[in-house]
Amino acid sequence: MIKDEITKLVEEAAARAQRAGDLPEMALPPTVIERPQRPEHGDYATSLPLQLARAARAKPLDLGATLARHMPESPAIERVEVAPPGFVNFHLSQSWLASQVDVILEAGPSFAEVAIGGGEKVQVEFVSANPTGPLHAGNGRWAAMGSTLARILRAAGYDVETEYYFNDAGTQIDVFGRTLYARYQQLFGRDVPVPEDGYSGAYMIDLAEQAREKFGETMLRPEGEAPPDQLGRYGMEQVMDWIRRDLADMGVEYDNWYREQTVYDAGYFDKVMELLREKGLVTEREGAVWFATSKLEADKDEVLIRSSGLPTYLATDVGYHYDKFFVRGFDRVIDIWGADHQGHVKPLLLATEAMGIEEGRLTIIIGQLVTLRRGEERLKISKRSGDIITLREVIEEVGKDACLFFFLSRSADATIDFDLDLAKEQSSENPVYYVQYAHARIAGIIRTAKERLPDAEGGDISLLTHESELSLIRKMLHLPELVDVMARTLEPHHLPHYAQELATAFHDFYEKCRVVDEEHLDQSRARLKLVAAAQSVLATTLGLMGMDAPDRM
RNA sequence: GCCCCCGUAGCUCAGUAGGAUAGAGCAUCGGUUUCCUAAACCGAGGGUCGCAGGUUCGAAUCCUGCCGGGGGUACCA
Repeated sequence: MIKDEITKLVEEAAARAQRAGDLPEMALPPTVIERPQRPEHGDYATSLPLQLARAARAKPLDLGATLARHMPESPAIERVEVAPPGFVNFHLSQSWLASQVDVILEAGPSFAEVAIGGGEKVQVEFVSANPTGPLHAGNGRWAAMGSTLARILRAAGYDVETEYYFNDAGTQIDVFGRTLYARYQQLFGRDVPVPEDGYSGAYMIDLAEQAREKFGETMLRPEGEAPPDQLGRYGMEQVMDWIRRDLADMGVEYDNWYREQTVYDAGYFDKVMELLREKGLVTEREGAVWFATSKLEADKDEVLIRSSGLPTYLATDVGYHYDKFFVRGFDRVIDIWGADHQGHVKPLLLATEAMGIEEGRLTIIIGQLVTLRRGEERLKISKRSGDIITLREVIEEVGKDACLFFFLSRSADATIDFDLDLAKEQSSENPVYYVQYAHARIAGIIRTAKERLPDAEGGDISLLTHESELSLIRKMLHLPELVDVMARTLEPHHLPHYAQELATAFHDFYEKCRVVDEEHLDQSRARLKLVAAAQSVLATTLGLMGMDAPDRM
């Protein structure tokens, strides 16, 4: 990346200045290269002189001049300027910019790649909603974020596995089984109510009907007896299929589907209880088993095994993370959770640290929730209430690509306010089409060129000197930098914004620069290369978001 | 009460280890097509970055307090 090269230039300039005695011997702060907002400030800039001024007992502008004087030559840099109050600005050379078109074309999708991961094994776990009902609209946010983050990390050189954790054991599943059995019995005329804490959604009736088709009345037990396990398991398998299908329809693929039951079957649950006991972090009182987090950095203990004998969500989750780190050996694990699970973050982090996992190897991203509305009408999203908007409905209503784009475009820290009416109304004004249209337009240009231009190959990129051409190239060069930033900060929401900027740069070029022009064959060939490069970068960007890059619209 | 997140244009939101004159989309108003897709482009208006202090050469960004919204909160996940 050119940004890294400029960083080296600045560091070399500082070192040369010190050797020459123009800059005092002193520890230098890390060199920060930023992108100025205004074009006249160049393509890249550093405020190093401002930072050094005090310690060096010199004026920032003088320091800037010193750095500029010692700056090594680079074919990429046309000009180095010092600007008040103390910036050093770098202007890229036109010929170097043009040369990047060939670099991009040669690299193809790998143009977005940066080598910061070093092959580290990273797991990204996301969605992991209970298989007690269909995914709701809010779950789509984690699907979009998680799958995109995984692709970003792969592009950044990490060895990534994605995973969905099915809670197929525990209390919620028991409630699910009892609800389904109640609905099932109702189909046979029994007057039994849905459990008070049960799932009132209509999908439970659908499931009961499916079960009746499959099992007939063989799942009926004498009145008042407990529901048969087989019925509940059957219902849950159906729901898991729904979930897998909904995610697939959103273009979200997983490497692994993990079942909570594994934590017990493989003995991880017992293992972590033993580990925590050895550390003296397990106490018993009031008939329950506790994780003594108050001995660590928390103000209260957490229950691991309820007085009923059933383990809590936390306990199995600790066992699950034992598997992630000790059995499967991930270097890093990233979990994406909704803000409604925020209270679980601290206990789980404390538990993994107690097990000897170094700080920083487990990252839990808390994403703020999605609020749904139709115009002014606020919609409930809770699964219990039954009155949910499913992810499937949203995908069918606004389309998978718009869904991905919209869910991705907000920072995890911001709540998403999803107006279904607006999403539908705006379907033609939606930014997602704006971006995809840029890609389709390019495909159209290339089709036209094939029909009208003899021998469109071998363009001379040095002919690319128009301001709009150079702006487009500049914008393309952002992508690897952005992948670098997103992989470090785990913030994929920059991608949709970048996609829009890239599309804007292309549309602007399209208006100002005619590509297919029989009168100017050389220019046409050069611009065809540029356009092909833009198409490649657009497709790569869309691909990182899991979106399609259509050739026609 | 305590803990976490947010508060930036009429609306929805960006602002990438504190940097130069705070940005985008939508909405509003005005303009652009004998020409590769007008699902596009160009222009205009619109801001006390919730409020008040503090740190700094420099704060939307960091710290403290307050106000407002969302989430969590001691054997549900």
